[in-house]
Formats: sequence, structure tokens, C-alpha cells
Amino acid sequence: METSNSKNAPDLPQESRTLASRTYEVIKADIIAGDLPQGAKIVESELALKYGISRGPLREAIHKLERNKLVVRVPHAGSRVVSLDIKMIEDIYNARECLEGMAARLAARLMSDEEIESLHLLLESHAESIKQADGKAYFQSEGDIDFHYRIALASQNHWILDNLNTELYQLIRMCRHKTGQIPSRPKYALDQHRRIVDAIGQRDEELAELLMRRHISGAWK
Amino acid sequence: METSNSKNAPDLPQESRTLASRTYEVIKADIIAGDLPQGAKIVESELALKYGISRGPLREAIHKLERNKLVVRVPHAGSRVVSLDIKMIEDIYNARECLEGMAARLAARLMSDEEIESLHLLLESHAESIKQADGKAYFQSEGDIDFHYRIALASQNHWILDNLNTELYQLIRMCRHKTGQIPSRPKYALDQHRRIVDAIGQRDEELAELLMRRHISGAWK
DNA sequence: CATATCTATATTGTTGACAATGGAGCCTTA
DNA sequence: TAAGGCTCCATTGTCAACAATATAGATATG
Repeated sequence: METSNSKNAPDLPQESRTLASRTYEVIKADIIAGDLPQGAKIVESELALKYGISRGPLREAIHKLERNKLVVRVPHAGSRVVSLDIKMIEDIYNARECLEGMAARLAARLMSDEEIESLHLLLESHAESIKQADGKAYFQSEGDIDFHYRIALASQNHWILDNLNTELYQLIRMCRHKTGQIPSRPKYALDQHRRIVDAIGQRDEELAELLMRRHISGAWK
Repeated sequence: METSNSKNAPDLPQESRTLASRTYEVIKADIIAGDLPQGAKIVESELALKYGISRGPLREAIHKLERNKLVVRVPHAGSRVVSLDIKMIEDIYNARECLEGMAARLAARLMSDEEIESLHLLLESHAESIKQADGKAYFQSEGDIDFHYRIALASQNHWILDNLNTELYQLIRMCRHKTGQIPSRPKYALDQHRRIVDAIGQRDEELAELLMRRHISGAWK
């Protein structure tokens, strides 16, 4: 046989293996984009009709959303989109601070020289996009998450990576969409990123963690 | 109205509001106790029959277990009890170290003097039970989790508290059951607990975090 | 004898109907 | 008019049957 699979079902990108997970992705995007506003009541039969599926898979999707802390469920009363108050965001940032601090520490221990070089390149591209479009703070905002994601990945700690991905980053994105994004001084942030990468390059775990924590706790203001 | 409810349905302790959550509790206990061994295949119809319920609620229970990282699910293939390897436990302990470190820091900032006093009393009772039954390491082990739980509670950070409860502590309990619990030197641990509470009493956030992190990272060896 | 393909079966994904619960609004009554 | 209880309805929880998928075993073939 040729390189083309004999079976006609090539391995899908694992996104859309099941109705429930597809629907989950859609609703998640709707919530983060604010299409489903915070605190909105979620009625199963309603959404099932809207997405043209049965209540079973929809229920599973809602469970996944609850797992991501995007939805709050109370047993016989129904579920609502989470509504973020100041206290909750503070909690999230405190958790993020210590988790990503640990991630930076581990990254300083475990990253290969090539990976560190690649991180440098990423920051250069960010610098470029800041220079070119000075007003486009949004790109920088996504770039910011890119950077932090790379660090989390490099930590090789599955638990931390998973929790950042499935909970914290989503909530932070949602938060930005709500407040109309306030990524503030992109150039200043980029500078801090550079120092973090430098610390990692010098294998200074202590410093890498310290700088990352300061960076995140500084963003929370 | 009298204290007795006019309705005959007094508010249950919220444990058993639904079939799914009841079953979830049972399976969780079975997994932690090692009754369902690590890596065991979980067949929906099988368990549904065993617990006398339908597949619907059982599926929900499994989803909750997946959320607790006690079960691993792959889309069309089924689910298995998680099997903990060394790397995974290391990841968990690293995550726990930074989360509980942050919790200790926040506790030092937020606990009232009365709460701190109550923590002291808890440690005294632990000291007592160690003195009385020198071999009963298990009690100390549960007492250990008690202590850490109190700190997490005092941090008033819902995100950290929830993640410690629903994920990390369960996995750690499971780990202990598997290895036949190695809580090691209870007296030494108690000593470290005392120092942490002292630091909290002095409102020394930095020190409280440092000691907690050292305490946990020390336990992971 | 090893490899690959096909088929059968066990297991998961999905559906629509039914049961149970909670809340809103109405009615009664002081 | 206000307070309390009652009834009804919207919504969630549960169930059993049906469809789709993947794994394992058997069969054929080089």
C-alpha cells in the first residue's frame, strides 16, 4: 500500500472524536468570547436544541466545562456560567504565581540548550511585532500566553501543565475578554520575559522562579 | 417554625443528592483503598450492574473520577484506574510543594489569632497521640493531612483549596495505601509543623512559605 | 511460519422517553 | 394586605434501547 492509509479514517486531530467534546469546544469558545455571558443560566434542553444534539452528550460537555471551572453546577438546580469577581481573580493569580514559578524553576533545570535558544527566538519575534504594530496590544497578549505556555511545557510537569491549560489560562483569557484586555505595557513585560530566559540560560533555578513570580504578581494590579 | 422541618425531606448532608455522586464516592473509596487496583480496566456495563444503577449516572461518576485524575479515559477505548509511576508522583509533590507553600504564605497573612491558637491545639493533640501509641503511624499520617488541610483552608484561596482536595490529596492517599504508607518519622514531621505554625504566628509570610516547601519537599524522598 | 486482512463481538457513544425534584405563581386565610 | 401553604410547570436526574467504534480472534496468503 501507499503512504495513504488503507482505512479511510485517518487519525483525526483528536479534537472531534465525539459529539460531547466537539460541543464542549464550541461552548467553551462561546463562554470565553463572552457570547454566553457570565452568570448566564445554562438550560440543557435549550442548548441541546441549539447545537442539534441530544441531552446526553451535552451533559458531558457541561461536566467538562465544570471541570475547567467555567461553569458552576448545583445538583438539582442547574448550571450557570461562572461569574468572576475580584476575589476569584486574585485567587487565580496567586495560584498561577506559585505554579508558574515552580515551572520556571523546573525549566531552568531541565531545558536543553536548543530549547532555550528557541525561546530566545520567540522573544525576538515578539519584540519585532511590538515594534511593527505599537498599538496592537492584543497580539502581545496572546504572545504572552505563548511564552508562559512554553515555560510550563519545559517544566515537564504534567500536573502543572494540565492545570494551567485546562483551568487557569482559560479563566484568564475570559477575564481579558471581559475587561477589554488590559495587557498593559507590552515592552515592559517583554523585558521581564528576557530576564527570565536569561536566568534559565544560566541554570539559576532560584532566580528563574523569583523573576517569574514577580512578573506574574506584578501583572495582577 | 419549630426546628423540625415541615417538609419530610430534611436537607441531606449534600453527600447523596444524586445517584451519580453517591456512586462516585463509593468508587473513589474503592480506588483509594486499592480495591480497584491501579491500571484496572473500568467497564461501564460491568460497574453499572455491580452498583445496581444505569450506565448514565455511572458515566457521570467516571467523569468526576477523571476530573480527580483517579481515572484515565481515552475516547472510544474505555477508562482505566490511573497507575502511578515515580515520575507522576514527583510531579504531584512538586505541584503540592508550591501550592501549599503559597497557602502557608497566605495563611500567615490572613489567619486570625484564634485560628492560630486552634492550630496549636491541633498539634498538641497530635503530639499526644504520638506519645500514646508510638507505633500507630497511620493516625499521624491522617493527622498530617488534617494539618495541611487546615492551612489550605486558612489561605482562603478557593482555587488552591479545591485543587488540593479534589486532586492532590486523593492521589497522595492512594499512593500511601499502595506503598503500605511510609509516613516516616512522625515526631520529626510534628516538629516541622510546629515551626510552620510559629512562623504563621509571627506573621512571617516568607518564612512560613519556605518552611512549608522544605517540609513537603523533604517528605518526597 | 509469519503477516495481513476480514469478521465477529464486546464496549462505548447517542438517543428519546420517563421519573423526580425545585421553584414560581396562585390561592386561601388571618 | 401580608403570610403561609398548595398546585403546576419547567428543568434536571435516570433509564433502557439503538448506533458506532475498536479490539481480538480467525482465516487466508505469501
